[in-house]
Amino acid sequence: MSVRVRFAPSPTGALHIGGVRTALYNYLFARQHGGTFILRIEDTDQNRYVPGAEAYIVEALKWVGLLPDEGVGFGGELGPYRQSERKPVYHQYAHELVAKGKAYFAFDTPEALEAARQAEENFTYNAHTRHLLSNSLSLPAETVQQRLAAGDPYVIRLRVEPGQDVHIQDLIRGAVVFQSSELDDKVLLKTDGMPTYHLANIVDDHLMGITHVIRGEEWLPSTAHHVLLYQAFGWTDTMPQFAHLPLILKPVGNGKLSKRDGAKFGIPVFPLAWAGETAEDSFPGFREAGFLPAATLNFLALLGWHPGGDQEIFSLDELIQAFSLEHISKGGARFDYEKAKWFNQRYIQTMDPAALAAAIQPLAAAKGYQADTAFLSQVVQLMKERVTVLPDFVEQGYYLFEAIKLYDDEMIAKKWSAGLQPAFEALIGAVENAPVFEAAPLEEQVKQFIQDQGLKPGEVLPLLRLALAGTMKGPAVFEMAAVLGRAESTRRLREGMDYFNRCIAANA
RNA sequence: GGCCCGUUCGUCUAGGGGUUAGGACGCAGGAUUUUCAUUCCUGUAACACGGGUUCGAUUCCCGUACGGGCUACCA
Repeated sequence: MSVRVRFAPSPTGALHIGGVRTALYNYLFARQHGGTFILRIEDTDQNRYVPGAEAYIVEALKWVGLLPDEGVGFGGELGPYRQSERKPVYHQYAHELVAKGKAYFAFDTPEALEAARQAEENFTYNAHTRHLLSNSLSLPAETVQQRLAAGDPYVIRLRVEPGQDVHIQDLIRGAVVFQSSELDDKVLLKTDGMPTYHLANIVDDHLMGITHVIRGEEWLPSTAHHVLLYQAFGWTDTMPQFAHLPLILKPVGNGKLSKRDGAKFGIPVFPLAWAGETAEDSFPGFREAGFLPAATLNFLALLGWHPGGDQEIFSLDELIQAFSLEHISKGGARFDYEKAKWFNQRYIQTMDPAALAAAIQPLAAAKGYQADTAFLSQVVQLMKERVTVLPDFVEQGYYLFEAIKLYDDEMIAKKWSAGLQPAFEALIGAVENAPVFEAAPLEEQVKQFIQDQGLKPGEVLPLLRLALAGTMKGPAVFEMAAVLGRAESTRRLREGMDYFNRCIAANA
């Protein structure tokens, strides 16, 4: 039987970066086995539904390149893949369970349940307490029929029989056992007719032929209920195998990574930026921070999984080849932004210049720079060894696009003196009239000039750099000059010298 | 509180009854580059604790501690 896995997010807001990792592992598993990767939208909570969240999820998956084979917006024969559109299905199956005696109607109001919890600290709706509450197991059959006929609101609860062991063989954690006496009678169908996660997930996984459920560790405790549900429906022979992933933890401190950590540590914890109703509900994303999709995926893949060996850089194809559930760590993985940046830096270094140029084109345009891809390609080759995220190109290397905004006065004071002026003027002339305005010949010519003048490279080259870029940080001087061009370089050298003199004068 | 899961350098991890416990990020130092960065080299640093089992445990078992998750008509 071919592998079918699903990524099943709930559209309650931006998709957490941990969700992207879950999607990635599902995707890798499916691809490796020649299986099918399905996107299912679990929008059964009408109260928490957030408009735009579903579109965000799809856009995020597209950005990292994890395209579903089936799902909302991706076709497939076993839809609809949006749970809110499957309401009648859940109604039917929930009532089937009641008919089989595996579930029951319950009329308890939220207030009544709240009162029960108040009365008893560890109140649980189960075999011990259900006879004290209002449901079809405690009430006379006629009363139940009357209330149902009268349209009284009701939920359907799973009837958990105590005294049995529920065994799970988790693909990551091994054998896990739960005592059914510890389990509560979970609500399956809510008053509004929508299913809870528990019902919807079992019904859909069954109907959609899911073979492996790869999800976050937070689902491990309720997996016992899920197994009971498969048993109740009589679907145990096709029950999927479970794999519960370790959580992603905060960069520092305790607990799992939350959306608030983004603001707290000044780092993105979402794939894409999210514009919420308020500033407090809006978050930056990896894409906007200047991360490459491939680097983001590589980083996430290794957060909780490693195939063994010393390899760190994996293409998506290599990840597909190397992936295995057995090599997923059991313990939670701390979110390490420094490592994420390192991956990005590596990917930028090895990326094709033309592709990189295309990637930074929008960033340049946003800054108002009129730069064609040929020029951007040159910029990229000068800067790619010294940036970590995409915006660094236009921020750190701004002087390649526009006039110098700030000079390193301290360095100027250290290097410039009025006595250098005649030589510098002659140098400007030599540069202006250079026979070939390309990095290598220019360098050769200038160094010869320096030698002829009886100067040392260390006396002149830093000044050249300062005049060209304003800062001591940056690419090779002559490569910069070549990219800037003859006219602009000469102009900067003249302006630079003027500035040097003013700078010295101001300090005197 | 109850139930469940986990614990190898600061971080991500490899490994596995007998190893100098390996790699990567970070950090520190050095080389190259008359800038910055890249690259290269070197260094730093770990098996949570206590009992077993065993000739021998970091590795297997049991406890403890610590961490995490769940405990809704949320997913």
